[in-house]
Amino acid sequence: MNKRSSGQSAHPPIRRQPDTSTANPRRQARGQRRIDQLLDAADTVFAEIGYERATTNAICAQAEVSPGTLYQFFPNKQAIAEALAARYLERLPETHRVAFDVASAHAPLAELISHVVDPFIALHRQGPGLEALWTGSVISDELIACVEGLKQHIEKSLAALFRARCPRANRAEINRAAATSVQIVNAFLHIAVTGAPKQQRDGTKELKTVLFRYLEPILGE
Amino acid sequence: MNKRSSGQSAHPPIRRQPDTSTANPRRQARGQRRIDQLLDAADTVFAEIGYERATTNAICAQAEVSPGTLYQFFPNKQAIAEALAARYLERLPETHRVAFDVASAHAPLAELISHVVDPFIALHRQGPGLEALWTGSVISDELIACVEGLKQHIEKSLAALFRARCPRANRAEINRAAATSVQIVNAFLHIAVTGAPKQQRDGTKELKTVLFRYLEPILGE
DNA sequence: GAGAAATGCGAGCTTTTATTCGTGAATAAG
DNA sequence: CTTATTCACGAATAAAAGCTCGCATTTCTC
Repeated sequence: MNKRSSGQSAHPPIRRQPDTSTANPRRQARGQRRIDQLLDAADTVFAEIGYERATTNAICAQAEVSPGTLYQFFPNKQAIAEALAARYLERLPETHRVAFDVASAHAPLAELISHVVDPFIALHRQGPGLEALWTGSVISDELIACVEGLKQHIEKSLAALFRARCPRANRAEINRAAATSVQIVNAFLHIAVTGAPKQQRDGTKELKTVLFRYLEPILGE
Repeated sequence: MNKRSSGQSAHPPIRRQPDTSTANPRRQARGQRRIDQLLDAADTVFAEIGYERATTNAICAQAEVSPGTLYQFFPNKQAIAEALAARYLERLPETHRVAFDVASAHAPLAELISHVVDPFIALHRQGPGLEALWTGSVISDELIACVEGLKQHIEKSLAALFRARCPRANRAEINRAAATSVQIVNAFLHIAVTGAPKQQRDGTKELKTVLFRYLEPILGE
C-alpha cells in the first residue's frame, strides 16, 4: 500500500508537510497573499453562516481557490479560525491603547464612555467575522480560552480606568461595574455593527445611554 | 435498484411514513413518553454542545434509544429542535401571563422589574437547552422567525406595561426602552441561569440594577 | 385470540465534508 | 539554464453523521 515502496533505492520523495506557521522564512509573497485571501474568505463565510456550518469548500469557493491550496497553508479547518482570530488579535493592542488612554479618565462621563466604546465598535466593523468568533466561539478549547482571556484583560483595563477616575471608590464595586459594562457592550455589539446605518447609530447611542445611567451613580458625572 | 421490485404482485408493503405531527390521534401513551424522553435528551445535548455539534446518535444515546426510534417520531434533526422549541413555547404563555400582570404596573420600579424578570429567569432555569435555542438559533429560518416573533411579542407586552405605568410618556421612547430592556435581559440570561448559585444570584441582582438605573429616568421611581 | 397499527431495533446505506495525493506550473537560487 | 522549493489544482479518499429498511415486539381494537 505504501506508494513510495517502488523506489526505495533513490532518495525517498519525502512530501514535506506544508509549513503553516506564520514565521516560515521560505514563504513567498504569493503565499502570504493567498493566506490573506483565504482569511478574508473565511471571515466572510463565518460571518454569514457561522463556523460550524461553514464548509472548507465554501471557504475555498469564496476565495476562488482549490481545496488543495487551502490545505497548503492550513492543516485543518480549526486552524483557519485560529489564524483569523490571530489576525484580529494583532489589531487589538492598537484599539486597546486608544480606548484605555488614561488621559480621558477625568473627562465628563459621557465623553469617557464614547472614548472607550467607539474604538471597539470600529474594530468590530473592520471585519464581519469577528463577532462570530467573539460570541459563538464553540470552536476549540484554545480559542475559547483565548477569547475568555481577552475579555478578562479588557475588564481589568476598564477597572483600572475606573479606579483612575475614582481612586477612593469601593474596589469590589469597581470590578463588578467593569464586568457588567463589558457585558452590556457585548450585548449591543451586534446591533451596533450590523444592520442599516441608522440602526447602527441608534443602537450605539442607546448603548451609551445604558452605560451612562448605569455608571453615573458609581463614577459620578 | 428498487428494493421492492421482487414482489410486485403482492400488496406493496407500503411503509407508512411515521406521523410526526403532534396531533396524531393514533399516538399511544408510550409514543408520547418516548417523544418527551427524546426531547429531554435533545435539551441536554443541545445545552452541552449546541445544536450544530449535537449528533442524532448522541441524542439517541442520551435517551437510551436507537436511531430508528428517534426517526419514528421526528423526520429529521431540525424537527427535533423545532419540537423542543414548541414545547418551550407551550410554557411561555403562563410565564408571560405572570410576568406582565398589569396589577404590578404601579408598584415601585424595583418591584416591577423583579416581577417581570423573575418569571423569565425561572423559565430558562427549567431546561438548559432553551438558551441554546434562544441565542444561537442558526438552525432554520422558521425557528429564527419564531424566536424573533417571540421577542417582538415580549417587547410589545413590555411596552404596554410601561405605557400603563406612564400614560403620558413619549410613545417612541417607551418602545425604545422596551426593546433595550429585552436586550439587556438577554445579555444577562446566561450568567443568571448557569454557573454557581452565588454567581446566579449576583448576576440576577446586577441585571436588575442595570435595568433599574436605565429605566428610572423614563418610568420614575 | 386475531388482525392491525404503533413502537422499537440496529446494521448499514447515503450524503456530506474534511482532508490527501499525484501532478504540474510558477518562482527563487545557483 | 538547471534544479530545488513553493504554490496550485481538483479528483479521489475517508471519516462522520444523517437517515432508512426489514423485521421483531408491544399495544390497541374487535
